[in-house]
Amino acid sequence: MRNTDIPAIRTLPLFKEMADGSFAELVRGAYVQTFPQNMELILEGDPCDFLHIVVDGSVELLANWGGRETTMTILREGATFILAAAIRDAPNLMSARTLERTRVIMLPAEDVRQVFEIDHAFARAVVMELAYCYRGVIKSVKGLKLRTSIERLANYLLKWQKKTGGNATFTLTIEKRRLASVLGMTPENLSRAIKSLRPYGVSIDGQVVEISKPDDLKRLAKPTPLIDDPRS
Amino acid sequence: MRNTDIPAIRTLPLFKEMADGSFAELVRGAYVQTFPQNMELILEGDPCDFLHIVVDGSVELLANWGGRETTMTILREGATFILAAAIRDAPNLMSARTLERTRVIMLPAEDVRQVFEIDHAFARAVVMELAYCYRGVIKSVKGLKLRTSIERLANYLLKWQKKTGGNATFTLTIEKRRLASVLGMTPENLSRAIKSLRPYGVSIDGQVVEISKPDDLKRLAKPTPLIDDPRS
DNA sequence: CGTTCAATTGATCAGCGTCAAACTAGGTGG
DNA sequence: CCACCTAGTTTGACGCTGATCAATTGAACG
Repeated sequence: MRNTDIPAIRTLPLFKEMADGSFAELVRGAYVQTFPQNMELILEGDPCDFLHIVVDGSVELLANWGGRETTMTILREGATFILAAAIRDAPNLMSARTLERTRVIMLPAEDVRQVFEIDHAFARAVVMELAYCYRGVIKSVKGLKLRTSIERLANYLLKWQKKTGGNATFTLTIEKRRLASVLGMTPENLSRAIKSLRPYGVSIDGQVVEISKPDDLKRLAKPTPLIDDPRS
Repeated sequence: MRNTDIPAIRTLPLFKEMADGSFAELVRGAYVQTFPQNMELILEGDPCDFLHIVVDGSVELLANWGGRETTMTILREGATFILAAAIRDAPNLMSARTLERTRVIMLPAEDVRQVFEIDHAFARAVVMELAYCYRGVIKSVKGLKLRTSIERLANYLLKWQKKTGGNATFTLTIEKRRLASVLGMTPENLSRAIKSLRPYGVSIDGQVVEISKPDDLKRLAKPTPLIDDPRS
C-alpha cells in the first residue's frame, strides 16, 4: 500500500478513532488498486474476501435475478462496501462495478474481523457504520413501497440539490439509465417522469437540472427526514 | 424484570456469549411487559429509548408516508428490533405494533450503548445481529425490484414451507392482508395472485396452504439463497 | 342472530414496462 | 475538419401488471 493512500482513509469515520497500532495492522495486508471503468470488482454470490473502500471515483452496487438487473446504490469517495458480508464471513449479496476510473482500497476481511476483536474504537465505528447502512436500506424500502416513481424522482432531485449546495441549478453525476435503475424504473419511464415534473418547475437538459419552483416541487415530493435525510 | 424472563433471552445469540456481569447490568434497568393485540409499541420518528426483544407473540414493523402504510416485516419470538436506532441514538424509522398478545422485553438504549463499550462479546454479537438485519433488508429490496408480485408470493410460500418443516401442507401464521403488504401488494391482488398459482399446484384455503407440485412452483419462483435464504 | 371485519370477486383504470424507431452527443478515423 | 459509428436518450404505440372502487361472500365473536 502506498504511503500516500494511508492518510486518505485514516480520517474516515470508520478508522478515525482507532489506535495507531490497530490501523497499522489493518493496513499492512491492504491492497490499493486503480480500476478502469466498467470493471467488475466483486460478484454476487462469491465469498467475501475483502472490505472495500472507495478512495476516488464511483462504484455501482447491483443485483441480478432471473436475467434482470437492478442498481442497488451508487457509492462515491469515502464509502465502504461489503462490510456486512465481511463481518459475517458470508457470500456477497450484491455485485460491484466501477462507473469510472476508480481507486479502491481492499482490506482482507480476515484482518477486519481480527482487528475488530482487538480494537474497541474500531468495533464501535464498525457498528455505527453498519447501523448507518442498515438505516439507509430501510429508507430505500420505504421509498419503493410507499411512493410512486414520480415521487421518488422528485425527492431524489431535491436531495441532490441540497447535497450540491442548494442552488436552483445543479448537475447530476449519474447517467440517466442508472438513475432510473436506482429509482426502480426503466430509462423510458424516467424520461417521461422528468417531463411530468415540468409543471412543478423542473427542467433537465443533459445532466443539468433546474428547479424553478422549489415549493411546488416540495409540495409534490413531500420529503421527510425519515426517508430522505441521508444522515441520522 | 421477573426472574423467569431472564433465561428466556440469555440464550439469544445477542446475549449468549456476553459476561454475566454485563448481562446483569443490561437486565437491571430492563422492563418486561405483555401487550394486548394492536398495541402501538413505538412510533416512527420518535426518539429511540429502548431496544426491544420479542419474548412471545408477534410484532409488525410498519412505515407510513403520505397517508399510505406498509408492513416492513413481521417479527416473532427471539427477534430484536430498533437495534440500529438504539445504537446510533437516532429516531425510529419504523413504527411497531403487536399483532397478538405479545410479551416484550425493553432494554434502555443508553444501557445498551454503555454495555457495548464494556463487553466485547456483546459488541461482537451486536455487530453480527446488525449485519444480519442489514442483509435481510438488502434481500427484500432485491425481491421488490427484481421480482413480480406473483414471484414474490411463490417464493414466500416456498420459504414458509421450508420453515415449517417441508410438508406439502402447512399453515400460514399471518393475515392475508398483512402478507399482501409485506409482499408489496394490495389484498385484492394477493387473492388474484394466489389463484394464478393454481396451475402450479398451489391451493390455499384460509390459512392452510398445499403445494402439490413443488417442482413446478420452484420453476416459477426460481428461489435463490441470495434472496430467499434467511440465514447466511 | 346480528355485527364486524377480512377475504374474495368483478369491473375499471392508472402506472409502468416493452418494443421499435428516431434523435442526440461524444468519440474515432479518414 | 468532417463523416461515421456507437451508445445513451427520447418519443410513440401498445399491452400487461397491479391499484382502485364497489359489492358480495365468508368467518369470527359477542
